[in-house]
Amino acid sequence: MAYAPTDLLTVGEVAKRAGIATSAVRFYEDQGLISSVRTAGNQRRYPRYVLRRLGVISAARRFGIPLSELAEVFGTLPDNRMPGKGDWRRISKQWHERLEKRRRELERLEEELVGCIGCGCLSLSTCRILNPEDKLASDGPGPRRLETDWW
Amino acid sequence: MAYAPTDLLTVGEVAKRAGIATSAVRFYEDQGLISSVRTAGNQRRYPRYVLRRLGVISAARRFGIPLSELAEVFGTLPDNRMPGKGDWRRISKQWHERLEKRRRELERLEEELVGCIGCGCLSLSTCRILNPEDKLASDGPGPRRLETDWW
DNA sequence: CTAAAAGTTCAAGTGAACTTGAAGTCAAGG
DNA sequence: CCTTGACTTCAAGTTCACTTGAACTTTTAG
Repeated sequence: MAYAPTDLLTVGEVAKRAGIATSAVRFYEDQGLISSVRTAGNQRRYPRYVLRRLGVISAARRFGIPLSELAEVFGTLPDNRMPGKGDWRRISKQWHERLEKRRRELERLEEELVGCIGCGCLSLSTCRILNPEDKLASDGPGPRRLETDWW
Repeated sequence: MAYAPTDLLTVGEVAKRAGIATSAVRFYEDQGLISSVRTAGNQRRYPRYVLRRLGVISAARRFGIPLSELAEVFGTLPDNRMPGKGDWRRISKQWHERLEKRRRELERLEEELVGCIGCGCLSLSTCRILNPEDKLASDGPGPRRLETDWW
């Protein structure tokens, strides 16, 4: 009861609970994003906390955050023990700004797409999200198209 | 004929203003995400509103939204005229749900990273057992395993 | 008119993130 | 013990989103 055999999960169990394929779990381990211990018969056994990491990985992946960035962040986490309060505080701090920025961008994109109807679509020409590089305002001589680019 | 020559942009001009490579512009056209007219010499000329589409594409891509989804949404837009108020209203509605879902996922990711510290799900006693150098864990009885789903 | 810059097509290459297949090993129930 | 299902490694294949290269044409500046 104190130590059930379920304290360590097989690759299949982990995959099922994380909602991903076993091949993906092995791939993530190959990439150093998670780690396991091996049985006498060379099979992987995962501590339960890898489920949390896999959850983070999946969520981050849905936002196009590459595995390399995850590896970078996880590289600061202990490999052989459960990530603790300090670990998560650190990781949180590292990611908070980035995610907050992303959330704001997403809200802004939504506002622009939805709101352009109500506001006459004029704001679109100045939208920083949609035109991050376009130096329309400093294009030099020539007719300004702010009025004609109403869409 | 309503168009001055500057109303149509070359692939290079479009790419520069959208902040992407010319190869990407051609690729997007191959995928049916944008369209162009051709000169007598078979060169692409883009109406200005493709800049808007490219902006949307870039913005969406930064959130991991695949081109296939964009193609689906753009499939409802007219190919040979400037998207108008009704078009953008429709596209906005379609995007609203997608972006809303995305935003919630992002918040969830943030919560996963940040929330586990404050919400108590990461038990201090568990931290102390598995992470003995954590001096913040000062209460609780002797060593015992936590309930399985500590996260 | 000419040379260079920018455009064209098409095929093949790249990198990320996995998946699939082959050939074999381990673990659990009967 | 034996079978079956889950596991092992390793190489090769797949999809996505482009990029690169070769060979050629068009456009533009001098």
